[in-house]
Amino acid sequence: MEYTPTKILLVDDHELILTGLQALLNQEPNLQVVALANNGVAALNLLKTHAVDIVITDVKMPEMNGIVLTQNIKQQYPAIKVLVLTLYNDREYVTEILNADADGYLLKNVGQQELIKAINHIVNNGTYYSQEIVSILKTEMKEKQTQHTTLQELSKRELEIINLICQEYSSNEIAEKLFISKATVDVHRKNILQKTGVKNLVGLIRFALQNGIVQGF
Amino acid sequence: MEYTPTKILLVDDHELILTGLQALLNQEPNLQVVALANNGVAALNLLKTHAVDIVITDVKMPEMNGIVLTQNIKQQYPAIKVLVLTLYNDREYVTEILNADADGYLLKNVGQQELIKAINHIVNNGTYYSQEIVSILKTEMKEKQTQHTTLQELSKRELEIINLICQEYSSNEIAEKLFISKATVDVHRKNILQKTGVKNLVGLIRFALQNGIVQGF
DNA sequence: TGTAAAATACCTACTTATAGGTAGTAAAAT
DNA sequence: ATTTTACTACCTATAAGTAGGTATTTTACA
Repeated sequence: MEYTPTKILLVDDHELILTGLQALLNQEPNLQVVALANNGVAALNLLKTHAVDIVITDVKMPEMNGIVLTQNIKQQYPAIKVLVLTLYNDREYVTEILNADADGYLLKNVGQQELIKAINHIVNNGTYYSQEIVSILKTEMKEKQTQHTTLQELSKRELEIINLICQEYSSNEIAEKLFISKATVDVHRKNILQKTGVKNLVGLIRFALQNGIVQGF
Repeated sequence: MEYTPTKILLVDDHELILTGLQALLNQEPNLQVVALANNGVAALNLLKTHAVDIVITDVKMPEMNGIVLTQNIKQQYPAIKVLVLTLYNDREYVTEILNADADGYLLKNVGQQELIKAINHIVNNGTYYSQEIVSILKTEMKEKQTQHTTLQELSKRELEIINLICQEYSSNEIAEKLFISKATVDVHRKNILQKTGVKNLVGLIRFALQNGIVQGF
């Protein structure tokens, strides 16, 4: 049974991690890294010409991130397994990755043995989530039960306006930019403040930063 | 000359990166990874018993980070070279790492070849900084020249008020809290905006976060 | 001690934001 | 087919912030 090694596609935007993992995995006789990609787009292109059993991908990448990549793979190649492997135990991503139907989620601080174990488990139609992920999920659940007021209740337009607010646009400027009335912008702001339950502009910015609605501050 | 391979100590808190790099570097005949450490403390302990030529370390780690580790190594073992290898091209760290007298600074998105080149260069008493780092430094320089209007020009009271603003206090509340008139608070706000050259409240918060006047958002 | 910077305070005027209401339309969900 | 949700828009009113001015007191320091 070990004469057909598991064929792996590695996806990561860090060259060293890519080649490092390759060297690591190729030490295993039943594993074979058949291709490397620096981002999701490149990965999807490689899948057209390479038969692989499992894709191991990072989350944060240029062009197309690991979540979108996972969604695409699962749509186009349902048989191919996806293992997400990331440095960041970001809360925000965990649920998204689960929703994208990834078969596994590991943090890069796992050991070589656990990675191999996870790969083998997944190619045998299992799933594998590291302990940290599980505990993050538990915390998420608790928070959602207590807070209950989170981002999914904000509409697209509201998120858009929050972004503009955080980019130092005033209500008038937002109105101009979005070709809507200032009154409408005011309504949105009103609803945003009400939904998020914050006190004022400053509170809104804190909320936006804490919930990853805006970045780069 | 190639009969004495370069002895390497790898330091990273991510097990996979550690073993991945090890596998990668051991492919080179003139390089030899002699020890692995998960953090700075472990690394220093290993240096007591292992003769190494160069330490390759990450920055963000528990217990003791890469910057403090570099300082310690350079104090206790001036002959040992240090190459900092990080995923993050964080502005903040660049200058600190340079001040810690690291012999090189690479981002993990460099290729295998460049890493090996850097190692060889450094053990031959050279230094090696990746292109991104150099450009970050250039940007830093420019910013310092152009901005020039930074925190030292803000008075204690002004900094105090910025902090309160960022804690969602309104001018009226700040006035109450500091036992001064609202008019005075307004003057301070006015001066703060003028000194920092920002457009409005949101701009002020960005400024405060970027300059470390407030934390924890 | 004299001077400069910082902090205090008040004035006017204007702009922006918050908070309540009502209400029409289009799309999505039940 | 009806209800809900999102988006749109306007009205009123108050609160908060921005921007200019002047002026007194306190503090720091040369």
